[in-house]
Amino acid sequence: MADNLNRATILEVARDAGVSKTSVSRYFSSERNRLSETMQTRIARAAKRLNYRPNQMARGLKGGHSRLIGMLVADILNPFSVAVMHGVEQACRARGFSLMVCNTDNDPAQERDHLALLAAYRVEGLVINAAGQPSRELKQIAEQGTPLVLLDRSLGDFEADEVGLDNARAIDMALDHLSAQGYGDLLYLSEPTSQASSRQLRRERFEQQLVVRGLEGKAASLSLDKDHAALEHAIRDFLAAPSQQPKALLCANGHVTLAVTRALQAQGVVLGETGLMGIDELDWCDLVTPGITTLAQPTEGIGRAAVEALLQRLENRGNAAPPRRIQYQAQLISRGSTQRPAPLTPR
Amino acid sequence: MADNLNRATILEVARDAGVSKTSVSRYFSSERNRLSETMQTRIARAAKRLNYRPNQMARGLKGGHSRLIGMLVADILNPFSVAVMHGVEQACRARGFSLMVCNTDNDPAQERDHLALLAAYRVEGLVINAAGQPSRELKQIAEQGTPLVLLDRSLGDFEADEVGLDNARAIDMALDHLSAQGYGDLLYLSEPTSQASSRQLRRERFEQQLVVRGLEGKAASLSLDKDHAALEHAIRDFLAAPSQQPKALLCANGHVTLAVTRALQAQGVVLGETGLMGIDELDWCDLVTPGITTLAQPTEGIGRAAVEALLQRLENRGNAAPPRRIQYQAQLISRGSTQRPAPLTPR
DNA sequence: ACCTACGATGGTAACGTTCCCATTCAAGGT
DNA sequence: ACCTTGAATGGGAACGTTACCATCGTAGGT
Repeated sequence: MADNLNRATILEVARDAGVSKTSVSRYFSSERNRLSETMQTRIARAAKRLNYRPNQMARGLKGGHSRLIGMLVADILNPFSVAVMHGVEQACRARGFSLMVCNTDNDPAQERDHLALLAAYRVEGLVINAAGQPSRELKQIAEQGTPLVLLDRSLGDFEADEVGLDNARAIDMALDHLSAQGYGDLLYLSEPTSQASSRQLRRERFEQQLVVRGLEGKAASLSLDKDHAALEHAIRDFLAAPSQQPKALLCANGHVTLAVTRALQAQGVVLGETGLMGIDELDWCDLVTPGITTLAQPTEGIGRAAVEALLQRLENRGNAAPPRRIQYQAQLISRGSTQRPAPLTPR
Repeated sequence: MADNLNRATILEVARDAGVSKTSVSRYFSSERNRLSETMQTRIARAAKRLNYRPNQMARGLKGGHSRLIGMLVADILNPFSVAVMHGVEQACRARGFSLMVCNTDNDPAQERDHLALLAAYRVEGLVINAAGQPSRELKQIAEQGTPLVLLDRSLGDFEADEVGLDNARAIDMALDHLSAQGYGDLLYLSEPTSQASSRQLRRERFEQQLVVRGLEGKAASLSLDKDHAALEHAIRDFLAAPSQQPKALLCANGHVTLAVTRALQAQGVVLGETGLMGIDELDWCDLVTPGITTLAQPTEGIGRAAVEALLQRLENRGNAAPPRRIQYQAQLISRGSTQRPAPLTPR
């Protein structure tokens, strides 16, 4: 009475249909065409009658094909990650794979645990968006031959395909836009760069281009979670410093944009007069008057590309091709926050 | 050269350690204490040397325990769903289960596919947030004895544990608040109610309470994706209609709140003067001047509760307890959008 | 001294598949 | 008429693990 998990097995279906289990197996793999019409209908009927579902566990065990892709996400509460994940999932499904997502909450310990887990389920490939340092676990998985793709991160000397934004180009676009709009004194705000390579890249490019273009400005990295005051302070200092150039803030990602917008609002800053621009498009960017200018990432595309790269490796096992690096371009969405008001004395 | 997936098996570890595979198996299950000290260290060393990881597929096959929980999400791009999912994942992990999430994009076909998939992986329990109609697949899964929990939905005569918001109470809270703030003419806006029971519940309660409390107002359901104009039109009509009562809009969920806020902004409506309130707290609700009043759902708690309910069923197999219904209370976050401006003629 | 009991270990048969290798039969080429 | 071929099917051995049932000491009770 307790365990009435009446899952039918392939053998029961075979018996019911009066055929061999091999034939039933063929019917449910991609060898259906090798079976005669009559056989197909008989099996179909029996399977339906018994409500049979192939056991993926057994399949995975026998053939070594789990048909599972694993994904490691640093922060599932970040809309960017979710959007990418959406793309990843769709692509997986389209190619007959299932996705197992693990969220690490930016915690290296959780990352290790989850990697062990995904390894235990024998995922055939791994999409990774986490940690600055490649953990020992990750290296082992790579050594064992599981192909993996790094999302929006690169991991030092660790060799793997990478998919993400063309960060340098994105920063350039931002600077182009801000300059064109007349802002000449810039503050770049980022979360700590040590954890994520893309954060580092963006910041470095910003600082380098500041010099190249002869602009005023500086960059700051600070943790948003703990020290809410640090951010407000950094902004206040920047805005208070004397300068004959209009000032603008550039936010390194969506999290920063949110925090900065809050801080600016708290300080009564008028957007546009002080410029504001962020990397990552968010739902609400057009709602905060006068609208926040952003660089949108093609999130779904990035997700899909990651899966494509993965499956390509999977198909070309052995041909150890050099790591690929796929870079997507950001798209500028211009809004009021980078529109300077008309000068007070017209004519 | 091609396939260097050198996953060690339990047998190799046993050989390397000079013990039987049974002992190795014991070491990696929860029977480690049955082994002598020496044996434990020998196995540990061998396992580490060979970089052994137990094969979860084989485990699942043998014991029938996949240690997998499946989750079906109607719309992964909805922050509410993500937050709940976060809670579900944490709870699973805490109890030694892994989570397999499938997103249906509100598409019944995808829902069916994904259910079949989850069944194929022999998930031990299912957390479901989807579809108005219980699909045939879902019924079969339930009949086979897989316990399942409905999230923020109930499915007609379909019996299962349910976890979600106390919708009636939430609507009452909203009405209490709006009345107290002096709004007497209300428009309730929702996505189509046919797909989701909670949408239906909320709307019905609203309409019922309107009568009970003797308030003016009405409710409307419309699809946000297709007919952007319909929403604007509904709002315009409502605001244009003559009434001696201050007007307010109540949004059935986060999606609606976003769309409505856009529409109001497009129409140049001043928030507060016209009231606005939404169910679901969102990142940006305090950013849109003068802040949008919301009813926050305890999302993570809901997720965790769902898993708890599931695991309880799993443990008490056979004792067919009646379906439980766990309801959480919303939390009012009052902001400027329900603050009427002081009358123009003071004194 | 002997039997009991328990603690520590090992061997073997499943679990539900797929894959490889038969086997059968009919059609086509010589 | 015979051999070859291939298409349609079936039988059995694996895949890596755990559960069950042995087996062996050795300590404790009589």
